[in-house]
Amino acid sequence: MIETYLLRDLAEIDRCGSFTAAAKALFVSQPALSRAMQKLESQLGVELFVRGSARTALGPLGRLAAEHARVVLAAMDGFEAAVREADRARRVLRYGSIAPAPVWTLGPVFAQTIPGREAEADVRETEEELLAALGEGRIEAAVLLRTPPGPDWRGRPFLREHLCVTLPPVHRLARRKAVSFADLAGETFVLFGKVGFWLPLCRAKIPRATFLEQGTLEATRSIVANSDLPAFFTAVAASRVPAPEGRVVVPIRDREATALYHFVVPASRADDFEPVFAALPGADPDN
Amino acid sequence: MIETYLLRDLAEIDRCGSFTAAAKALFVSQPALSRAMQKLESQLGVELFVRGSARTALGPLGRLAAEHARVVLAAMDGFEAAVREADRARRVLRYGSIAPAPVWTLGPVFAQTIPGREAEADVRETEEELLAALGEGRIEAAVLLRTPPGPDWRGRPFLREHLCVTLPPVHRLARRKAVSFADLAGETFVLFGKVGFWLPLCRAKIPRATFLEQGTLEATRSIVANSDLPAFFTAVAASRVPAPEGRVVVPIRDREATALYHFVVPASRADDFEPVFAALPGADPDN
DNA sequence: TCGGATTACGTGCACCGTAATGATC
DNA sequence: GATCATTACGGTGCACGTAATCCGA
Repeated sequence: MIETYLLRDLAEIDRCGSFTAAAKALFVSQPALSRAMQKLESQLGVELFVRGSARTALGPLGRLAAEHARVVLAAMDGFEAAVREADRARRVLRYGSIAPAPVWTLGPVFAQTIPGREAEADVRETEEELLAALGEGRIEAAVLLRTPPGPDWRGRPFLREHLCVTLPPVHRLARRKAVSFADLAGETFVLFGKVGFWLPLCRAKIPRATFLEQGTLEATRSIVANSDLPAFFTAVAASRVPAPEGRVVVPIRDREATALYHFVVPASRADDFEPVFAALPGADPDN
Repeated sequence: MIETYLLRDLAEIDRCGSFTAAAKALFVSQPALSRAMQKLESQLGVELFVRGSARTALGPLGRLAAEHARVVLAAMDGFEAAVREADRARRVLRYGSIAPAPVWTLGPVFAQTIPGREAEADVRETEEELLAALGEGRIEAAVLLRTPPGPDWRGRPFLREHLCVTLPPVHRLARRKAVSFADLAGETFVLFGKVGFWLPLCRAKIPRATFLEQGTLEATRSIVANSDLPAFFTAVAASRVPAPEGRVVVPIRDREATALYHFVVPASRADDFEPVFAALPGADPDN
């Protein structure tokens, strides 16, 4: 049986071009490598190196062996990754969401219905991404804007969210009861970057707008508090985020500004998620 | 980096179902396995076994890991096999032949034209097998009954062989100048088993015949010398096998009893075999 | 003379086996 | 008490590093 370190050494010598260079890269002494390769050759019963001439180098057989060694080492890495990932999947429930707000609702629901498993959400911008991830098992559930038709999916709506803009009182639109996306044309908005589908939606709906995406919620809040730039705010049942002070909140009247979130799982796993479905709030019919 | 023996131990424990059984199978002590698995778990940072209850057994994660470990071990075996095979291919020229006789001719030719590389032949019964082996690189050249048409192949005829039967003088056909396959119907023949295409040919052409296949040429010769059973003999240019004593050799007159052997290589390797083609004898136009 | 591989030699770690202990039926 | 895994302990092989040697440029 060939030990791993022999293959690692061989691959490194091939990559570096000499024993000396590989020894440095591997943090071992040159003699150690020399002996290791002698051992490998003796175990294989084969000459991998051309010796005796100027400097020992890999022969054609050695290069082929190094090539193949990399395959084995990759399989080795795959083993580690697969085991670690499986362990992780056992401990945390990974799901995706088309927007951040549903995650706030689902957090307590998961904590209550699936005790002992931490839930972890990825927010993505498109439903296609999420369905692909579900299909490949990278996530176990998803929050979408609809329940995909067909027998492969099980889902139901559980939360409604409505998009508004927050404006300084001096803004030209601050007196309005409601605005449309078209009214916001040309404005520059400050917003959190990871808002899922909202960002591509706004990009598509608001002509000539500029979006200053922030990496964190804190940065967004801070800039909003210290500038006159318009920003977004959403009305959600049991919202945890207070409306920013000193700002006027104006709802957007377009139909697309209202999102109805569905919790969706593959039909094959519907039974596992029955408690979650039972604990989900009903979608607020108002708003 | 995970050492090979840890994966081997894990796979064996999964296969055997317990540490004790695996320890016996691996010729190590039980504590050694126990420690090895503890080490593996600590390196992976994962619990592979369910401990504390009755008897330690693989958990779901452990089974998955064992599964994957087998993949890695197979890759490891593949590495060894590939390197050894590549080394072998460097030292010996492997080719296939549709019959044994051409091998006797080619032996000296290879020895002369490709010094330092030993030639080794496999005798097969069908051209399909040989062409497949050529295509997959399992052999570098082949002796066929024709040169396959098209630009992919390069070949030329170099030897003619003619099939005869050897009969005891008392045999009903011993006086004939020649016989046909049909004349031999119902006979029982002694013959060497590995004669390539000749065996299926005779099976197809001689009705109701029985063939007593022998594993070695010596066994065949010995039985022929001590029995009245008909046998085969071939007339080949520079034949090295003398006709058996006390027997009558009668040629078979059917067209199929004459074979014209072609030496064939993939066109891509024609240049490498140029010296071989040059040294091959011309096919005997007589006979 | 120098850069780089191999050989020589002593050391320490890590794996091993035996023996004792623990745990569960 | 029997079976099986784990812990304890002493031994040893093996891979390591340092140092010396060898060999071409």
